[in-house]
Amino acid sequence: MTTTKETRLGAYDPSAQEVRWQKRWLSEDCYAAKADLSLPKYYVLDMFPYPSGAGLHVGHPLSYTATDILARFKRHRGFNVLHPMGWDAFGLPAEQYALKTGVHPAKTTAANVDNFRRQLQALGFSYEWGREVNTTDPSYYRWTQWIFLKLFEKGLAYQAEMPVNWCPAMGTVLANEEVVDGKSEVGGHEVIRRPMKQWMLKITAYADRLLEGLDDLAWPEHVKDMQRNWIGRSVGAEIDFAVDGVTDAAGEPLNLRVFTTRPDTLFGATYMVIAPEHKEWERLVSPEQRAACEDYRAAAESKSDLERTALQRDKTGVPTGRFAINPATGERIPIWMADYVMVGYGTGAIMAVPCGDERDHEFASKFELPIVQVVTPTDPDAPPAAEAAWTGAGTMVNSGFLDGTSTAESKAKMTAWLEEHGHGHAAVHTKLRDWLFSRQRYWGEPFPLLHHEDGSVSTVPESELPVTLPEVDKYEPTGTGESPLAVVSDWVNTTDPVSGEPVKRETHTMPQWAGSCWYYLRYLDPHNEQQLVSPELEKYWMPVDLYIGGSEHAVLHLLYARFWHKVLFDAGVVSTSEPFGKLLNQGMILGEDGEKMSKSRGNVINPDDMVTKYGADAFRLYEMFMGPLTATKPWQTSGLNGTHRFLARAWRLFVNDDGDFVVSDEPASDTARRAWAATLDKVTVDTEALSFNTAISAMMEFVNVLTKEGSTMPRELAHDFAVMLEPYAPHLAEELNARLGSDELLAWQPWPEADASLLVADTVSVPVQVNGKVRTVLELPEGHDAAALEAAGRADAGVARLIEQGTVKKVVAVPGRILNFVVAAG
RNA sequence: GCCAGAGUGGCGGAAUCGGUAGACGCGGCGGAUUCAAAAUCCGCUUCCCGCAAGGGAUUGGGGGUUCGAGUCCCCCCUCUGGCACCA
Repeated sequence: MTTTKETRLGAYDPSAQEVRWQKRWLSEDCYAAKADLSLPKYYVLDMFPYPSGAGLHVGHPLSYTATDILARFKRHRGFNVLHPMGWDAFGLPAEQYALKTGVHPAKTTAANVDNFRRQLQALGFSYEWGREVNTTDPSYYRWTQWIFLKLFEKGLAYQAEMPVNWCPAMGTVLANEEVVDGKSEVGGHEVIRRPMKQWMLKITAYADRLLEGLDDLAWPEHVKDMQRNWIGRSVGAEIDFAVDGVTDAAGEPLNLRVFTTRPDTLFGATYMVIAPEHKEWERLVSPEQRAACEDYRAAAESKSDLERTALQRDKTGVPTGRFAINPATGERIPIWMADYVMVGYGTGAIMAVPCGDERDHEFASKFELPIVQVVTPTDPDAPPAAEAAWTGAGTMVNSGFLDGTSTAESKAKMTAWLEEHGHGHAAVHTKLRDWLFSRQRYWGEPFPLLHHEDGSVSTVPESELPVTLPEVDKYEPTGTGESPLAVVSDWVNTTDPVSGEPVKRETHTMPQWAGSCWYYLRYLDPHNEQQLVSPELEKYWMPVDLYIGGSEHAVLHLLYARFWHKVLFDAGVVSTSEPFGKLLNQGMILGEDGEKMSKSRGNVINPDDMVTKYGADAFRLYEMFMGPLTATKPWQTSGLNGTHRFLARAWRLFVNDDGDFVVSDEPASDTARRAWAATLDKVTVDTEALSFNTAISAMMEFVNVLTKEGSTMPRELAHDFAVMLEPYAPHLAEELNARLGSDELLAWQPWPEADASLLVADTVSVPVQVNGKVRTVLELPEGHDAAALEAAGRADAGVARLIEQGTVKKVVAVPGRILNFVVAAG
C-alpha cells in the first residue's frame, strides 16, 4: 500500500491547485491593464457571447483559449494588454423563456451570465473582470441609444414602410434570424411578408467606404470577399426606354428606366422585363393583358423567397402588351413581367440581352423572343448565340457605331452616347440594402424617440437617457404585430421634456446587433458616466489588435460594427476609421462522431465535465493541440489523456516519488541546454504566429528529453520553463513559480530569451540520394563544403555499391541539405 | 452554377524560398511494475515482401517540369463553408 500512497503523493493533481490559483488571480486582479499609457499596447478581443441557458460548449473555449494565450504571452513580452469579456445579452431566447414561464428576461439573463462567468473562470482565462460589460445594463444601453441619436441627427435613421416576417399562427413578427426556409424556426409555421412601418439605418450611404476600407485590413481573404460580395457594387449605366404610346401622371411620355452593367450590349436588347412588384406596373400593362398580369402578380406574391430563387429556376413570365423603344436601334421591343427580375435591386426593370446574359437567353428561348448577336466572343469555340449566351468579352457586331470596338471600350463609348443624347447616364448600384433596424420585441434597447400628435418624431434629449425598459406583466405578442411595449400605456404615453406636450414613445426595440456594434469601445472606459469613451483612452487602445470569433459573423456583425464605427469616426468620437486590425475565425469543433455538435444528436461535450476529470490546463492544451485554430476538427475526449500526461510528466520533473518539490542544482546537461534553447525559440516563434499546436508539441518534446535523461528539472532552467508554460497551462506554471520560491505572480514576469549560441548545432545530418532515393544519412560538421560532402557520400559502402552498378552522370551536392548521385544503368 | 478553403497512417495532425514524408499526440500491440486493476515506465506501430540484412510502394486521381515534388504547372474527382436569377 505504501507504494500506492507514494505514487499518489507525487502525482499531478490539478483539482486543488487550479481553483486556488483562480481565486488568487481574482483577488489580486493581476490581469488588469496598466494605467501607464506610455507602454506599448495590445488589445486582444473575443467576440462576446450570448449567455444562453445551456452554458458553454467546447467551441467557446477554443477561441477564448487562443486569445488568452496571446494575452498572457504579450504581457510577458512587455505589452500593456487589454483582455476583456462581456455579454451580448439582449435577444430572443430569454424573451421566449419569459413567455413560457413569466420569469423576467433580466433575471434569466443574470443567472445565465453568472453561469458563463463561473465557467470561464474555471478555465483560468485572464480576463480583466473589472471591465465586464452587459448590453442589457441601462448604463450600457444608454450609450447604444446615444449612438442612435447620432445616427438620427445625421439623417442616417429613417422610417419606411417595409415588409416584415409575419407569422399568422404565432400572431407575431419574427426576426430574419428566426425564419428558416420560409418557416418559423420554432414550430415550423408559415411566415408571410407583411408591410409595416420600420426604422431603417442608411448603411448604403457608407457602402463605398465599407468596401474600400476592406483593402487595408489584415483579415482572412474569404471574409473580405464575403463582405465585398454582400455589398455587391456594380458599375454600369441607367438607361431610359420610352414606352410606346403611354404617358405618366404628368402627361409626359412615360420612360421605363433600367440599370445594366452592360450598356455596350444595348443594340442586342430585344425585350424588357419588369418585376411583378414594379411601382408603375399599372401604366406598363395594356388593358388586354391586365388580368393576366394581375394573376401573375398574385402568384409571385404567394411564392416564398426560396421558391422564387433557388428552387424555382424555371423561368416564368407574361407579356404586358406594351412596347418600348430601344434608344439605340429605334426598334419597338416587348415589355414582359417576370419574377426573375427583383424589385429591390436597380430599378426593378431590365433590358434583356439574350445573346449576352444566360438568364435572358433562357427566357428568350422559352418564349421565342428574338436573339441578336452583338458580341463576337474572344473564344472561337464558343457556341453560336442562338444556342447559348456569351457573357465574356469580345468585339462588337450589329451595333452601329460600336462595331469593331472591344467590350471594355464600348461600355464607355455607349455611356457617353447615352449621356449626350439624354437617354441615360453612368450609374453604380449595390446589393447592400439599408438595415432594417426595428424589432417588435420586448427584450431589446428602446428607441430614444417620441411620436408627436402631428405625426412628427423627435428625439429624447441626451440628458434624459437612458430610456429604460418598463416592467411588464405579460410578454405575449399583442397579436397586431406590435411590440409587447405597445400595451404598456404608462410607459408609452409620456410628456415631451422639450415642449411639455403629450407624446408617445416608440414601441419597437433595437435588434440584437445594436449592442454588439460598439462594445469593444466601452471596454476601454466602462465606468465613464460622462462619455461613451474618453478620447485619451480611445486613442491609446484602438484599434483592436487581434479579434477572434466565429465565421457566422463574417458579414452581419462585422459589417454593422464597421458601419457604426465609421459613423462615430465622422462624429469625432473615435480616431480610427476601422475598429478591428487583425481578424481570425476559429474553426468549428465537431462531435466525436464527426458531426456538428447538437443536443438532438447527443454529441455535445460539456467543458465542466472535462475540467473535473482532466483539469483546466489539460483541457486548454487539448483544445489548442487538436490542430490549427482556424481548422474544423472533431473532438476526441481520449486526446485529453495526452495533454494530461504531458502536464503530469512536466510536474514529475519537479516532484519526486515522495511528493517533495525538488529541482537540481547540478548544471544542466549540454543536451538539456540545447533542447531548452530550441524549444524556447520555437515556442516563441509559434506563439507569435498563433501556431499553438506546434508550440505545444515542442514543449512535449522538451519534457520528453528531460524525462528520458531521468533528471529532475535543473534549477537554471526551472523558472524560465514556468514562464514559457504559463500562457498555455497557467495554473501549473503558477504552482511551479510559487514552489520555486517566488512571491510574485507570473502575469507580468518577462519572457526568457533563448541563447542563440545553443541554437547552432556542431553537426548536421545530410541525406544521400542515388537517383533521388534516400540511401543513407551522413552526419557532417557544420560548415562543410560540397567537395567534402561528395567525398563523404562516395565513402559510404552502401552508396558506393549502388554507384558502381552504373555511371555517375551528375552529382548534386548542396552542403547541409542534400547529396544526390544521378547514375545511369550499365 | 459562382466564390473561398481543404484532401497526408486506424484517428487528430506535422513538414510548403522544392531537399530525410508521417514530428507531437490519441488509439493499438508487446513488456516492466502490481496479489490484481488503474496509474506510471520502456519498446514497437504508414502499407507490402522478407527470419533478417534489405527491397518495393506511398501525401485524392491522371499528366508535366526537375538531379529531386506533399510542396510548382495543367486536367479531373471528392469534401467543407459562403453566395445564389442582383441585370
